[in-house]
Amino acid sequence: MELGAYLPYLVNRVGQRFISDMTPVLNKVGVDIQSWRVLIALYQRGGQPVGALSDLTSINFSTLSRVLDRMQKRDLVRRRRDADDARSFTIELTGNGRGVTEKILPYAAELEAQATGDFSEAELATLRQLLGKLYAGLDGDREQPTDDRLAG
Amino acid sequence: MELGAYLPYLVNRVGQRFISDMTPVLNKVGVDIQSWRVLIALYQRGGQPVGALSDLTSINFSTLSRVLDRMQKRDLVRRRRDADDARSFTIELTGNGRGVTEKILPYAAELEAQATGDFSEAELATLRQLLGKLYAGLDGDREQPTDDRLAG
DNA sequence: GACCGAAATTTGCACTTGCAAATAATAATG
DNA sequence: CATTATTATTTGCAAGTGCAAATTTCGGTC
Repeated sequence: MELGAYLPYLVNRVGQRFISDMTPVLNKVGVDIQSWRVLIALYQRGGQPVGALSDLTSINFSTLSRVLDRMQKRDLVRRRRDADDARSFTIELTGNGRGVTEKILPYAAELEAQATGDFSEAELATLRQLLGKLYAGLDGDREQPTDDRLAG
Repeated sequence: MELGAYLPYLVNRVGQRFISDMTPVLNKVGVDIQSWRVLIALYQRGGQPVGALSDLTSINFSTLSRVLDRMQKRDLVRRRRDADDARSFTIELTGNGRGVTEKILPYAAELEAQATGDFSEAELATLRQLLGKLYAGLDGDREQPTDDRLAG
């Protein structure tokens, strides 16, 4: 196997670069990457319970709980008790959270546009489609390997 | 902008899934993901100075330094002083490190194969190519935006 | 309508992380 | 060849992270 053909390597590299390119922009408004992920998710999909938001953002459950603490302190989100199920909270953007999101969005779009400057529309669509398909292939609680070749 | 079309979102999601699918395998041999990244990089590319390894693995410089501490304690890598430049170390796999890598590799390959089970060879090649191109588009120390629209 | 297992979220804890400063060695300049 | 700038790597510190256990609430059952 060649490193440059190994998908986790190729994906991780791009992901890290997105982060480091985005960081200076986020720093200016005092938002970290995790919070940014939550912001876009809520902005695009509306209020969500923590569990759904965890799926949506790929942020670990308990980590997310604390990310939300930070965000609440900065008046970016609000926890609203679910009327039907008092175990659950609906996390929603505050007005300020929406404002901050709208401030950042054009830069995020610009970064994506820059990164894909050399892409045709067709390539872009293909990339998105294939990333979706890859995610689907990885999806969910697949059976773990049961053999013990690694145990020793 | 739709969340499901936003590349950083699509990429991050896949990356996180790769991690969580790989974690149980890595746990069995007592290796964390960062160490695994270092292992494959060294295995495929041979001994590297810390700086190059940081580029190769996308692991932050000082973080990597401590990842290497951990790995050294578990006898996975060795730091060898560079003969020509005593500021620099060459990081190389130990015999044990090579062995552990070879134990994990088949599982990593299997995971990738599983994830791409529905892909044609052409699609797979396209995905790799486009991820490479995307990385190139994000590449390096591009000029940061200089305007101050975000400052307030 | 008390009891028991399951679900949503938070917390304790030990470890990991990233930034900026420190260290150590080299290269360049006068 | 002393001095200063530069490069490679490590460390102090404050904060972020994930696992597993705890907390709170729900739904069903007797």
